[in-house]
Amino acid sequence: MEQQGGNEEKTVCRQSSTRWTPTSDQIRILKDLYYNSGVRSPTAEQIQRISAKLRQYGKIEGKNVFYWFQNHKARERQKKRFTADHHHPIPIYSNFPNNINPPGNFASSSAAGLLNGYGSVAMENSFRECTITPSANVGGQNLAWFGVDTYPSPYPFLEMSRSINNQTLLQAAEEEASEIETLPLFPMHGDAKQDWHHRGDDAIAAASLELSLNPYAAGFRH
Amino acid sequence: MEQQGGNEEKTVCRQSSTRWTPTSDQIRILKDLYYNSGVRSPTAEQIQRISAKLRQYGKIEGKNVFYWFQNHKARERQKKRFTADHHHPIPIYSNFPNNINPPGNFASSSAAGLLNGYGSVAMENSFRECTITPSANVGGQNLAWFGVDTYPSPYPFLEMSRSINNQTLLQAAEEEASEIETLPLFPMHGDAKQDWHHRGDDAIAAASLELSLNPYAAGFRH
DNA sequence: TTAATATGAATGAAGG
DNA sequence: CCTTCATTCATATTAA
Repeated sequence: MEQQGGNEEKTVCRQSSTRWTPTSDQIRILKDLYYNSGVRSPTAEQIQRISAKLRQYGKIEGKNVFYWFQNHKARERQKKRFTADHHHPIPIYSNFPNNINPPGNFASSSAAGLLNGYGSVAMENSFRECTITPSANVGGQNLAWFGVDTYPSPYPFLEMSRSINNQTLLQAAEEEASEIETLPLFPMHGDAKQDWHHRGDDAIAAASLELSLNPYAAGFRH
Repeated sequence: MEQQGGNEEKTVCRQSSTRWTPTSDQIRILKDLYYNSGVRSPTAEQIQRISAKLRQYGKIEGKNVFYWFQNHKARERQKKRFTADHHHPIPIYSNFPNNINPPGNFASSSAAGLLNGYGSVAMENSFRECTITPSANVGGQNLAWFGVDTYPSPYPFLEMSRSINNQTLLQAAEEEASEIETLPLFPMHGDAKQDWHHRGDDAIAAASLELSLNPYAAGFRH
């Protein structure tokens, strides 16, 4: 909750020079991919292809594509979030499909108040207007693509290599294992105790150890 | 880099941002640990020490350190993932326990990288991470980890216990927990920003990736 | 020019 | 570890 006590100067080093300025053709294609092809969070491979393709229309890098989708998606969602719930008595904290309406909260429409500043319903600039119909992508991700050539895609370069990518990482479980039995994870403030995500405690011992950074530890641990 | 400087806390009661906002000193140290000391996935104790140390520069909790390393590492990899096309470097993955500093073995990193602000860095292995420790650093000497107390670590607070010469590692850990605040200082140098996009180098081999424009060729050209 | 707004970039937190 | 989400910062763009 509270934030820093006295130290400020956060300086984040955000970018400082020129930023990518998409050409209209690039925008057009990106939007088409987004709205017509349902691409939302392209995989690294797709990003590569997309950026390679868009490079015909101007300078562009993979990260630009990455951020574009990331931002576009987030902003669309954000907008929807602020407008959607006004229609129904649905309060902000409910996400149930559509029923139930928790006590008083509807009138929130005063919008302006909370919108950080943006949030205005300004709406998008040129395109957008919907026209889209994300067709097959309800899930949010563009499934349906691989393999089949059933229907022609306007963006063949996007076809995935059909490797659904078995991520199979079950091991993720221990995800970090940073835990040591006797050691209190972190010294949190007594009362606050916010327990940021407790990970399964057991394991533990497991690796425990080796505390690596110590020169000697390394040497003698065996 | 700097935002406006001295801002801190914005106007309007907007400070509710629960999220940690690292100070530039904290960032500097974290990067130094990452790039110069090879820390990638610090253990709980390390996290604790690091956060204790960084607390001198501003509010911070263990989880912040934890996430910082997670994110920094993940993004470094991701960037690469959609920047250059993935090739499977076959081999060799060595897996050290996943934690830093494999005893007497680092060197393998071979050159590697472009030093960005910090001198080492940028290396990064293909898979399995490894996080090897560059350690090399300016001096060019890779010191040995089992040496003796001769050379001073830039981050003594990371050293396992003050009693460097006894194992007591584990127990040290626990008792250490209660007294993290008194640690020796150490010299630091200026910061630098690492920017994964160095934009200027336009040139770009242009299109190195065209290869994939073919629908099916994409993934498996076999 | 200046004020607003749209959007690129970055990054803390989590989810899985 | 990889991916996604929410926010925030910075700047290009456009309206006033």
